[in-house]
Amino acid sequence: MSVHAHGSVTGPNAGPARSDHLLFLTDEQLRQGIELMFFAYQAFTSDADRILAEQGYGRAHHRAIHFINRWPGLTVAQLIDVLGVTKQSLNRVLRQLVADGLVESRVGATDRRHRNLSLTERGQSLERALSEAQRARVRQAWREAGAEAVSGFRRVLEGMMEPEKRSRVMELLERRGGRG
Amino acid sequence: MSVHAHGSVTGPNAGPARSDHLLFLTDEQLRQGIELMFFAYQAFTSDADRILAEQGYGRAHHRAIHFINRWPGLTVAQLIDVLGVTKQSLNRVLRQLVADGLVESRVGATDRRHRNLSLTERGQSLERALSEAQRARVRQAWREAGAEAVSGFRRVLEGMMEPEKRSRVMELLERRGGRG
DNA sequence: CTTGGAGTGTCAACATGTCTGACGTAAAAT
DNA sequence: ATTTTACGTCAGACATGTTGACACTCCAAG
Repeated sequence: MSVHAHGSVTGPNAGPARSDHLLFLTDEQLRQGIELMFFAYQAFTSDADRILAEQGYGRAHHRAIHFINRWPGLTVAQLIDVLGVTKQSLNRVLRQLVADGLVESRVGATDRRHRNLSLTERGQSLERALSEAQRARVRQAWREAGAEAVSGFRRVLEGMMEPEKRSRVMELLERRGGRG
Repeated sequence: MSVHAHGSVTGPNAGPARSDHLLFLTDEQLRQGIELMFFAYQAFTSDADRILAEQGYGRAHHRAIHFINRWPGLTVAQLIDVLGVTKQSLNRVLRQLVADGLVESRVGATDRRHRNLSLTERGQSLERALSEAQRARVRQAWREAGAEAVSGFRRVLEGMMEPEKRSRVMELLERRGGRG
């Protein structure tokens, strides 16, 4: 079962990390890390969840709104890829958001099979409310922890992502800077 | 909307953190942190999700199994508190796990209204499989990031939790050390 | 031009997990 | 004896995920 039990902590070569020699990772420590992820994520989503519940929406709506805001004009297929859900699943959420006037879906200019998504004024307004709630929590946690801790937080979380997905998503989000 | 916009970064007293003066938190940085939480958590749960799907279970089962393993003998009410779900929700999950012979539910010795939960041999076996999958990912990310990063990761995530919930849960989980 | 495949989006049906509300039972606390 | 607590269960609703089936669009081959 625990084939990784010994690992290569004692091997100072092949340098995968900087302070590898300090890392004696017991299962107990790892389990605490796992629990930390659970509890932190629970708290992390709770702020937005309250706002969403008032509006009759759920987390799926939030995720769609978030990434449409981050990359205005992105297509349904791209959003599906980022979110990691099926098109059917996403479609129901989008249908609601479009019907409620929060999201605009325009037929693609060059390829008319595409739908380019963007937030309406009202959509942007809800996005700001949701985002500010989450940012407030992250901001507070970062301030308390300090800059070095934030850097570590980022490195660890990036290391947890699927590398393949990370590059795909990063490419997507950075392209946003050059206006979609 | 953004009442926290200015904050107290310029106030070096009342010391909430160590390197507060280095933290110029733009909304863009905070948004990236939010996305990082989303993508990391998505990857973090994916390993266990695959194993669970094979067995016909979901994340709800995993969470119950995890904490029953962490604190054998805990009661239903305690588990409800830790997980943050309703008894109806949890009950459906527990009913299945007990029926499938993964969890044992015993009437409390001192208070017979209580049900003390524990994993059977088979339950422990599944727990190890699930846990090892998640630990492998956390272990890899921690090794790559280094000890200092791990410390920062922990501080930030702890800071994100609701303080009230954190103390309640920590008390619960530490009591486990002295044998439940 | 027509045909057919690939890409994309939509609708329908179903499974899971969550919730609230209501009720019942047993046991502890008052 | 009465009230409160812990647990279980049924019913009904909603959010969100899945497959399957279908329609529209584009493009390329015939």
